[in-house]
Amino acid sequence: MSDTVRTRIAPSPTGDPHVGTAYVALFNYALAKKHGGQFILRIEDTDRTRSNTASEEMIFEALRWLGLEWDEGPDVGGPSGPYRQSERSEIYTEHAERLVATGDAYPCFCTRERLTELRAHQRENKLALGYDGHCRSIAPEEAAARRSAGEDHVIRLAMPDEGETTVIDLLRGEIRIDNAQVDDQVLVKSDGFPTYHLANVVDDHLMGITHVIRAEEWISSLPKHVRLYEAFGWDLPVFCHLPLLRNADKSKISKRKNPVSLNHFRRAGFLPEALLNYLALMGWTMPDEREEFTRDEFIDQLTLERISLGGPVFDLDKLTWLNGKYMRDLEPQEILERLKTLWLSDEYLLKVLPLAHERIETLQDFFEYAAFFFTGDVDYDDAARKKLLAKGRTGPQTAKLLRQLLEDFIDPLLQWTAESIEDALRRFCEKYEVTAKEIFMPVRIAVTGRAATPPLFDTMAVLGKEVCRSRMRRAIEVLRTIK
RNA sequence: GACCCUAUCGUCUAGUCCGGUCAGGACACCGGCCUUUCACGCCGGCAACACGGGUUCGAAUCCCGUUGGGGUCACCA
Repeated sequence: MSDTVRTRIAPSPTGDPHVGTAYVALFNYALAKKHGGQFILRIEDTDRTRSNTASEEMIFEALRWLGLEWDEGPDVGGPSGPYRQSERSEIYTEHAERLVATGDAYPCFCTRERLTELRAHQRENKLALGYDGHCRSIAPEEAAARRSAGEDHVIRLAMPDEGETTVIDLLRGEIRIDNAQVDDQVLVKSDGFPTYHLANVVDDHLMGITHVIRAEEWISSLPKHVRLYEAFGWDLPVFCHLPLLRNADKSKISKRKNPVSLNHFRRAGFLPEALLNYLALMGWTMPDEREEFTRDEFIDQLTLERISLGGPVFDLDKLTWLNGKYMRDLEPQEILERLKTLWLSDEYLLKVLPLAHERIETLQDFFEYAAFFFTGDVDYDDAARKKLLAKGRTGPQTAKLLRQLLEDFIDPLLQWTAESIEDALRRFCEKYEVTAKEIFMPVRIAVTGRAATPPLFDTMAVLGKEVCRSRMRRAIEVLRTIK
């Protein structure tokens, strides 16, 4: 096993499946395949308040849609399971206790209030932020006694406060960081669950991961991870930090500024093989600079060393162009098959049909009446623009309302049904003290482009979350320009 | 703010390790050709080595500094 390449993607199931997950997964997948090794899917659901199974399901589906099939994972099993961190609690507890026993970690009884005050004080006096090691000096016997008495506590990593840690990143080479500025990271939370740092290191080791390929945002916590490997006496894997995908303004890619949900790309009709190809182009090039290539060609040619480090801007235009090339290469029959999986399935048509049924007089009317169920973004003509405004409010004011509705009530929805949508809209009305009458028409126009539609919630349910969100974003942009 | 990462056309990038081509390709944009139209396709154009110092006959490439961009600084991952 030691000479087999084993890689993993370790997403956290806390929302819609992210394009960044697919990006990192692709490189992990390809490296494992290139060397005849294994690609593992591990679900990092140690944040009990945010993790949920609906998100986990979506990750499975999205990764499979892209063809990034895993060799071991929660749903397929494997020799190093379980692959869901919430099912591995005893393992983390046991490992954390090992560190406490050797003095590499210690119990900390500080309250959240104390930590908040500490942080405020540090901020005020422009000191370095971080835990001050308050509980580190508690004698082990005393700490043990307090723990068994049931006192609330966490387990912290005892980071050396002198010297420096040298870590090696495959792409960047040596990175040196003073230990003094590395915090005593919490390893086990007061609820008994591990934090990312502990769980990740323990699992990567136990699962025999040889190459840790993940996003650049993890570089700063590398010293903590290295310290953990050392404390456990384990060999280090190869670390390779991929550049972060960016918005057009170079900030870390985010859903405010870009479509980031893999569900969006699927619903918008991008071909998985084209998306994958495009993702491979982010920071990487074929030796011959060819831009169109298959997943297997990518696997064949991949060398991590060819990855460039400037954060690549995710460019929808170029993705769309590439997707077009793939489309043109498909036979009409194949296009038909793909259309059938999206808009021309009996399943989808039978959802749309009942909504149009009573409102049409000839069969042909269906296509006119239900057009917005099949198009991408919708246009807002002058009449629509007028009704896009909430009563008594300006364009920008309505835009702000819609944005709050979208970000605080629509985006977080895990269940997308007429009931859950209605509930979200009504909760929104209550919180912002707007009436249903005021806001429902703007929402209706936003998601359909029309004032006359089937019932709003049913319509939105059938359109799907991604289509609604994309059209609402568009409407918000339009509203900002209306006085 | 501290620390870390990073820097070639608007965007994705080749070239950088082993200094020496008009700094190459792609998207977007602009022109033209093809075509009943549009699209595709083809041809052409616009467009970059962040800045300042060195080293050198010669620097995108090596060294130093500056600046810009990004990330991290949670009992989230």
